[in-house]
Amino acid sequence: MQNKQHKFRQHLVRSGLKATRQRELIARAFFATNTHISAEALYRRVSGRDRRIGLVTVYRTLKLLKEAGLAHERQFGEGRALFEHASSDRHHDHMICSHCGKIVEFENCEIEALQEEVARRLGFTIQYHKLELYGRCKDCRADASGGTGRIRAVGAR
Amino acid sequence: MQNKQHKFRQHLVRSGLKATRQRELIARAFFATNTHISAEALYRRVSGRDRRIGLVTVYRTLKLLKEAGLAHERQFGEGRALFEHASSDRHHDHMICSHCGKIVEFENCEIEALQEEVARRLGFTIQYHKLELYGRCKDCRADASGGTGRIRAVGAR
DNA sequence: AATGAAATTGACAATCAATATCACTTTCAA
DNA sequence: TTGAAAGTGATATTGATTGTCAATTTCATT
Repeated sequence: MQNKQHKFRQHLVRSGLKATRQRELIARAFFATNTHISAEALYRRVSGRDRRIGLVTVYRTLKLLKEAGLAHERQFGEGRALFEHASSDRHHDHMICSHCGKIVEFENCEIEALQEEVARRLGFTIQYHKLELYGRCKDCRADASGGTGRIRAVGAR
Repeated sequence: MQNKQHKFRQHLVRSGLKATRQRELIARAFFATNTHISAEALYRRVSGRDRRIGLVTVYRTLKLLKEAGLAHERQFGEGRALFEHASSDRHHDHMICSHCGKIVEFENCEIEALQEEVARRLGFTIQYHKLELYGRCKDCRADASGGTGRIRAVGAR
């Protein structure tokens, strides 16, 4: 969206940074996604438009997008980070299909409230949290291909 | 505990693996811990007893302990994995002090129940989940050393 | 439009945790 | 005791990400 592109440029200006062709392109490609995407995958997309852009610049631009409050970095079970739009300003958690990798966002105030209560009992003040549910989505429950899928289990139950 | 050591040996036998001096030592050192420990840190401990043991063997033995159901691997905000005893058979989640790194385990059935509800609404079947609360513990709230501490934020709120 | 200081880029090296390789050593059933 | 199979440890390798640095680009100012 033009809106986000504009916000990004504003952030650059305010931070005394420069609006370059690469940043413009990478940001545009990122905003064009509607799912969680890895730096590598984003790189492949922009690479299609301009072969000269390097993966390193994609990493750097994603970092800038985070600083601008336009992207969130998520570490799910896998090795690499995934980036999502920070557009929906509300906090949300994630439900991830351990078979096909589908990611669904959700929010639940009751859970958040209970978290606060737990923290209070433990003498903590919550700064942020991470809630990820892993399981099978409707589609993947249908086909009984028992494999473990793309996302590895991480020792919870 | 002798009990766990025995269970580990049983797992080895049942899997057609061999009970070696190194495995014995590493497992003993692991069971002697009472907190979450990294492979590297465990290596340093056994290294104190027997300089000849390699880090690689520690990694391999921790993997065996996981397979034996005696250890859980956790990926918190940091880069490296931490391992904990799987003794308390019940599932639990973690509250982590973002300043001093202290880790407290807790369990909350209400949250679990709500998670199930959320998943059902989304058409998912939960296989496992990950809930981590990050914040300041009592002690670290006291001293106002505003730093971000050892554990990095991961873009949640 | 030209200038030039400061920022940016991209190729490559480096890091860091974890895993693979492989020659040598140890275990353990027979 | 023995020998096949498993295990070990030094080292190399991986894969994601970050650091380095010479060459290039931006952009406020001329």
